[in-house]
Amino acid sequence: MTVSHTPTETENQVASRLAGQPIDFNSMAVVSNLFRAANAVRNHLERTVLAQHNLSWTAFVVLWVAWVWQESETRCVAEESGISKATLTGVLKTLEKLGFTTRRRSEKDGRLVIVGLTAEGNALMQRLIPEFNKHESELAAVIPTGQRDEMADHLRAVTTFALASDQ
Amino acid sequence: MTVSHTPTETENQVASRLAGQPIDFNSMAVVSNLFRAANAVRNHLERTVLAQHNLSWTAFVVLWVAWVWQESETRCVAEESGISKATLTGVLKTLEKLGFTTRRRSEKDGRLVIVGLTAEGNALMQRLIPEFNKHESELAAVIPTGQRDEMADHLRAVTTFALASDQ
DNA sequence: GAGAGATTGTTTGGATACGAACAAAAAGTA
DNA sequence: TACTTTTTGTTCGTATCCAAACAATCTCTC
Repeated sequence: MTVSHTPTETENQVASRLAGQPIDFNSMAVVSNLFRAANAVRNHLERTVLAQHNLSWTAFVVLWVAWVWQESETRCVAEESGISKATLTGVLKTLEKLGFTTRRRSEKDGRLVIVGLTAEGNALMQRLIPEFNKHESELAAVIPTGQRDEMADHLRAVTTFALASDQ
Repeated sequence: MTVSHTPTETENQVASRLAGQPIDFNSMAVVSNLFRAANAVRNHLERTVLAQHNLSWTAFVVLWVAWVWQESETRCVAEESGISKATLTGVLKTLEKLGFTTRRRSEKDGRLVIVGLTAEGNALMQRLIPEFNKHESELAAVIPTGQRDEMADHLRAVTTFALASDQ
């Protein structure tokens, strides 16, 4: 059993530790809950859906991006997966070893590498996407129907702002 | 310059690739944007605020939890930081080497280890928290004032559900 | 076309990140 | 008291993850 503090206990303790200081608790709650949620959902999906296929979260995201476009340059895959080029190199090494992705040099530009999906990769995604989506539905179900689009919009806006701040 | 697809382009491509299948696009948008946002915000804050102090995101979260409670058992710190016990051991090793945290055995229970903050750790957080909160305000500002609490509530609900699903 | 500059994927080094196995200590049981 | 069982933090092995350094390739300029 858990001995940890409840979220409410923690927030009260934070408020008391920061009493008197000009802190924007409202924004703090939004950001910290953003990470709590992302973390909890990620761990949940990794354990329930991904683990049985020997896939890490990032590996699945990369696989997802590759599936969406079928053929894509590594720089695009890295950016759309939200990871660095260096990380992608390692993840692709793993996915290639598992037999899900392929890599080949571009004929037009010798610097570029094109990422593709194998037949096994496509078959895996065909099974994985509906299963994954079922869990997404369960998770989003805790948000009132009419507010899900709004939620997605706000998250998109936050993403855009954060990315723009990095130039 | 970016050659990548825009988020809208990607979502259109996904819709076309999944045409005909019974997919809950609404929930998919919520979940995928949750991760995009968390990822973008994390990278942004790591680069703008944390990097100059040699702190990783996780190290900051652990430091934050330790600061909130001043003295806390490792199992609590791990759970509230959203990381495993094994990961915490490594992060605490780093933070201890940087001189920000301390570790000592509990007298009452020889299995437990109590995490504490050094004077340097407290001083660092005293400077870091307001700076961090300023960025949180900027990020949350893209969400209409009246909807921030709602947003935090929804994220809390998602977290609760995801954690509950893991028993 | 020759050299400077920019772009791309990989390698390197160090810090996360997890599950599983482990040793130490506490709690439960007889 | 002896034993089993449970709990806790660490270690181990493996897979991410990033910035910085790097080599290969392309582009630009003259």
